[in-house]
Amino acid sequence: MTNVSGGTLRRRPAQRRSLERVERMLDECARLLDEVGYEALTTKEVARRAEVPIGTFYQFFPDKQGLVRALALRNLDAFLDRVTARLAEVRLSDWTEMVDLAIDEFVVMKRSTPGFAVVDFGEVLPTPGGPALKGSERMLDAALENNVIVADRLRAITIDLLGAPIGPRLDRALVVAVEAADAVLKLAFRSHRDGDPDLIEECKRLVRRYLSDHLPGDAPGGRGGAGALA
Amino acid sequence: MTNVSGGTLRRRPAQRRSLERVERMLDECARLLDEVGYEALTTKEVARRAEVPIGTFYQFFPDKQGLVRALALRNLDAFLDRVTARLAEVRLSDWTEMVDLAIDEFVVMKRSTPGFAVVDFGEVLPTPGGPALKGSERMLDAALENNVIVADRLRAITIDLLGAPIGPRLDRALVVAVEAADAVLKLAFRSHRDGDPDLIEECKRLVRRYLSDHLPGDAPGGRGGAGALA
DNA sequence: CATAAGACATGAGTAGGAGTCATGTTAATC
DNA sequence: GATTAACATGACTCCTACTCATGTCTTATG
Repeated sequence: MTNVSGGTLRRRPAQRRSLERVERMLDECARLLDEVGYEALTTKEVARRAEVPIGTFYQFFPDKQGLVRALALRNLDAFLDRVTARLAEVRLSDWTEMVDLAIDEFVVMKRSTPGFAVVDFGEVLPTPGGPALKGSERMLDAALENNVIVADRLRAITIDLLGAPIGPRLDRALVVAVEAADAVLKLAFRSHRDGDPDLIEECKRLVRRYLSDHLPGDAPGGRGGAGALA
Repeated sequence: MTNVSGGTLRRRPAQRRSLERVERMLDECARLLDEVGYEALTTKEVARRAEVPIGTFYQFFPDKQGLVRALALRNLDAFLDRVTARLAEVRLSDWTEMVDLAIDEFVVMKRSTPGFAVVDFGEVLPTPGGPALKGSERMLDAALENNVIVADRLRAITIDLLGAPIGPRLDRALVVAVEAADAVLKLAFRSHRDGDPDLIEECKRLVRRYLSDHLPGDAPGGRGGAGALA
């Protein structure tokens, strides 16, 4: 429920109707993305489907890219909510199970949430080591602020899971893992409608292997081990 | 020298002048990409800088995306050439050194070759397990043919290195590794002009760790081991 | 060499999308 | 009730991708 997507907006909707409209525009944007892709998506068509005049569209969104970025943030937010919720349900005996859970949840959202499979997750991820420099005019300040929020949530979830604070190395490793997993899963969905199961499995292996450098327990080799979480 | 970039062209240039012109358009495309990014790149400006009338541009390139894809293929081709050349120079005692070499070479090209850091490598990579389905009109048949060539070269290099044929599992693992490495390196260059050294190191670790499942030798742990290549 | 076939050259022109803005309407605030 | 600010609207401008009709140069071939 944490609203994270405000930063890419030109004006934050305050009244009921405008709030609904912004939400509707994001919905239609997601569906259109699935249908025609980013390139062919037109702001006019998004506005038309959301039954909103084009002027209103630009009252809230700065441009086409801002619209998609706002959607990406909303998606990411929803994903983090779901992972948090699932983690509250299950008790994990091992951090590798958390990896599987997160990836499974990600796959589920790719399958079920419109637009989720299309938007570039990396565009919204926090950049470790200070704010990005970005050659040109992109990346609004407010968006950066949101990224910090997201980064904090990622960190918070992990700290909660480990029961201990994490250092800058693990912090960076998490970002790397997410970036890599995102890319591999995108590949998995490029060749296969519901995501190539083999590639999804490879994605889990990739992340588990990599994080075993940074997280306690489980000497890599396959057998379950001494590395309990709590 | 292997020309791989023809498939995205509308017409293959046969005469000297047109060949130079196509090459020049790709050069200017690369430089413009560095300056303004994909979104803001215009075909008219590319044509203007290459001193080519806009009509001629569209005589050879189908559209803006085709232009960039052709550049991506040329870049990829150049990269593979360099890696092949380097491998012929050095004698490796361990496959992990090949990973380092390839990633280092990739970083070098990102730093030195215009446009290399901007174009999406994943767009051009082969899709394992049959041709992509691609919801819409994208992905020309000829481009797919090129991808097969590229995939073959990747495979050939690895086979040459290992001195043995590789199975479908390792084949897929290679694609996964390249996809993941590309994503992480893109992240490295997003935060840091010449690529964050820490993230580059993490990228190597990621790939080494992952491939140690699939390649002989070197129990993961750090110490060099029994896994010689030749 | 002559001549036909096809590669190449050219830029004004067309279609359509991104984003604006002047003018109005509705809701909050005091 | 009046002032302020949020919201609404769609014709309009600017610009970009891409086309096409027409003409020129290369090359193959007898």
